[in-house]
Amino acid sequence: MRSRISRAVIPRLSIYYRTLLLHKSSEVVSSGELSDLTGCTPAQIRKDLAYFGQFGTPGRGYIVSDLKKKILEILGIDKNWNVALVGVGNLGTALLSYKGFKEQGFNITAVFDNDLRKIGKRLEGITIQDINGLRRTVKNKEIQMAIVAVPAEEAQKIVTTLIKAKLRAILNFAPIRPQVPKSAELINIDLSIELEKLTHFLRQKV
Amino acid sequence: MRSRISRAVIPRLSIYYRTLLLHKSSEVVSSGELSDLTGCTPAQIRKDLAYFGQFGTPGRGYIVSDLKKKILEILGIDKNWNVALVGVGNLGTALLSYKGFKEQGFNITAVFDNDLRKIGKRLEGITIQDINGLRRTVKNKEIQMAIVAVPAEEAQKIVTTLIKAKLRAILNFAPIRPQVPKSAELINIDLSIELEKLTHFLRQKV
DNA sequence: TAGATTGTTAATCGATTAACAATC
DNA sequence: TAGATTGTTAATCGATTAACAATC
Repeated sequence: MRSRISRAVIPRLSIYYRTLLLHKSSEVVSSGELSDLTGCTPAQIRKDLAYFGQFGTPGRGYIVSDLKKKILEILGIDKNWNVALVGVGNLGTALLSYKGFKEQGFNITAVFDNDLRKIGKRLEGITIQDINGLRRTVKNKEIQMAIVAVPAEEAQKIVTTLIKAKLRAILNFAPIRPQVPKSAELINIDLSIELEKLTHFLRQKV
Repeated sequence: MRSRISRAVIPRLSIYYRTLLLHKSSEVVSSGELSDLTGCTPAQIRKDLAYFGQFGTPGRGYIVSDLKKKILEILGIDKNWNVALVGVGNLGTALLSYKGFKEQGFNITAVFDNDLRKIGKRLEGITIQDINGLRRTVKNKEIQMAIVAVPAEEAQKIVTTLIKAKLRAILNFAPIRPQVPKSAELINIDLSIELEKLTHFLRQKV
């Protein structure tokens, strides 16, 4: 019986994966080498990987190509994903013009806003739609994820709408923590909180 | 002797603070009420606040105005902060045009890039400078924080430069984890990692 | 075989939750 | 006073680290 995977493991797999990209697929890499490159301890790396099976070789280490393939599958980044963006204010527009998503296999294929002056306009080659069209578009375009970049006041309502449209993976930039059912995964990126960690640090030092 | 403050406390203070903004300063609020509004447990809220002293009233709760003031001080957001932005590619430009920072008291007062075609141009009213001018500008403009939005390959070099210029608080968007001395605080916001948490979740469900 | 490194169990560490005496 | 809620200590939970037999 497989023990429950610690929440902290998945983000570390992302880190391991990027490090593996620096290696030739034919190479073998040990937990010690990965430790040097990632800053995680060798024990932690072995334990993290062991959650998903035994694919190292005692005395040698891990075959880079095997490990890459395995992590790719675990993370679900062996395919592209279609993403809906809700809210094209400052931050939303910014995220839409950010090319990093597409490079990583995340395609923003639909954009929504509730501002009548914006609806119908094109941005980065995509026509801004009314949120009412969400359900149909999600189905037609096979969208699986959503990025929320609306003001705090609207975020809960939008998230509820997304859930109703059967979206189960949401990246939220609004500075609140919307409620979602357990069947969905919501990740909050709150720039204010991050900045306030820094100001707290600076204040403390004085 | 004050016990060491758990790392997880500070971001929760940010959350409590925002909830307090919804209350009149003259009101009194209990850990139970804050719990309903934040999703944190009452015990956790009381424990978090108790790290910084006793400012609740048994049988009543916390006076909103006092608590606001106290958290404002702890977080260091009772003043404005000057911020340098390094890298005006896609994401950097996006962040520069994002108005949320200024609203929270974070003023981006200097912008740097290493692209000769960009240096000297103006963006959002700020002239893009060569990174060589960093040290002088940091001093002249009393900049205390930096946002890093350069490609992964350049991030470590830039962070080292920032540290040399006596900056001690850095928000990094490059998808690597640069090394910094213990005297500095570096926070990484890695959009790929966050997205991969979501794709892992979706993959797992199938 | 000798040396190296995995996979796993036990020990440690740190953070959260529960419980309750003290207090308004 | 009776009811409510804090501040704090002890118990629990979960994640990380250390240690080492098994294995190449």
